[in-house]
Amino acid sequence: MEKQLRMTHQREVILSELGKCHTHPTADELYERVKKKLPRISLATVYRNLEILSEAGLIRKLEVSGRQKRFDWDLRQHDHIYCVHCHRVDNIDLKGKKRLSLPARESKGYEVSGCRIEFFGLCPGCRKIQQKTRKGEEKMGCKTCGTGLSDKQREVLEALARCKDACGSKDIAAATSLEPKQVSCQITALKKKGYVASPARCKYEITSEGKAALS
Amino acid sequence: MEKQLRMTHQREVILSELGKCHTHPTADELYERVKKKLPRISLATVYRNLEILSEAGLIRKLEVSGRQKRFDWDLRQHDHIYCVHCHRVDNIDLKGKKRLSLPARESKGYEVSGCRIEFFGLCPGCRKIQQKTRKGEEKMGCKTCGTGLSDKQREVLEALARCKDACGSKDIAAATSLEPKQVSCQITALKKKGYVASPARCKYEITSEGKAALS
DNA sequence: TATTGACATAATAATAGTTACCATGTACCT
DNA sequence: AGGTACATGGTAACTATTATTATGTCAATA
Repeated sequence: MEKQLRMTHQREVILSELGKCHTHPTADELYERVKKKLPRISLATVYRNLEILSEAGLIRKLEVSGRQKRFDWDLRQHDHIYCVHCHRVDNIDLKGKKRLSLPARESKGYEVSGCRIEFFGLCPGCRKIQQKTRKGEEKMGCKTCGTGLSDKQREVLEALARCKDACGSKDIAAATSLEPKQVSCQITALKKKGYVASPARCKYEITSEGKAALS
Repeated sequence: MEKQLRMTHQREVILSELGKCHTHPTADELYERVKKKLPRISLATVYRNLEILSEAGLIRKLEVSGRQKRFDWDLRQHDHIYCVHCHRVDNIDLKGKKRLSLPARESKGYEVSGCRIEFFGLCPGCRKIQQKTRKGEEKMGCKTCGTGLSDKQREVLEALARCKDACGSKDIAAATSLEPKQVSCQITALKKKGYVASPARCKYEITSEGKAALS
């Protein structure tokens, strides 16, 4: 039942690049690095081999926060610290200080095979950024709150840009091909993105961010 | 800057169903439960409200192993234990025994905001299953190794089912519309799924699991 | 009180990350 | 040397989640 593992060139490069990284890379980070050595390699090959190599015990697949899988070249027992902002993962060493174990009576009938300890917070880089941009922190780097514009959003925003003063949604509807209901729906989305402000009830105007987004 | 949160019927039901679960459900598990009360609810509504309710502090979004997000109705500090097989998550109580903290000098420059402790292993249910089926453990419940058949796989498997004895890939190629190369490719996939066995080198036969998969 | 806009929802499209499929290529065994 | 087992690259398909948008509901205000 021996695992027969062929050490192909691709696998060698994947292993050696992972060894050079001290950052617990994700599959696609590693793919970008490996591609410099092997330009024709496929992303699927990287995924497949990371899986195979970790099953063979040559590398370790990490269970850490964040939505992407991460891999570690260092097989020794150690714990991690995770940046909630940029999702970077670093090693930490608890110096064997506290190896937790769970008394059987408290294990809820589980067959416990290990324990994982993960600290989380802001990494040095993100601390700096956060200090500078106290307000706009949500806006940058965050995948979920995109800064792009849909067609309708752009149409409404362009109409607002043409207005000198703040105006109501009916004025905008008249200036576009859209109906008032549609306009108010788009305005809601635009306000959430910070491209539209409401100086008075039922009055809207474009923000400087909105103007920037149009260009 | 008060959060104004409308307590709609949908939100009430989501909250109360989450409260009844002692299992840290995923969004779609909860969706299935809520659908019994509100058949017309949308999965997106469940996702959106779990997010909103956790931001408002009424529930807690968990950071645990596994690829799906999980939510917890219990706001008190506690830790979790995770089944590596069925991905179930249970509570454990370390009795305040060890609240870990990280000395600043070892925090790698991070601004630490917390620590997560997670035990993992096999839950009681999966321990039983594992004892019964020592061999075929990979086969069940595992999302990645699917049990479905592609068109070509089915064609090869049906040809094998018609053979009385074990036969080689050329025989199969003759009995199907496929070429020998294609056949061997499909046989590889079928062996991985446990539907084909190789009693001797270059000889293949269908397994009982394979027959079951055809029906 | 009629209107207006804030907030919600349902349905569905879009996205990110990962895995499956399969034709083709390469290495290993007898 | 022939043939199988294993590997790869390209791409389609999949899973989990989030965005978009037409429509619905409700509270506040003119």
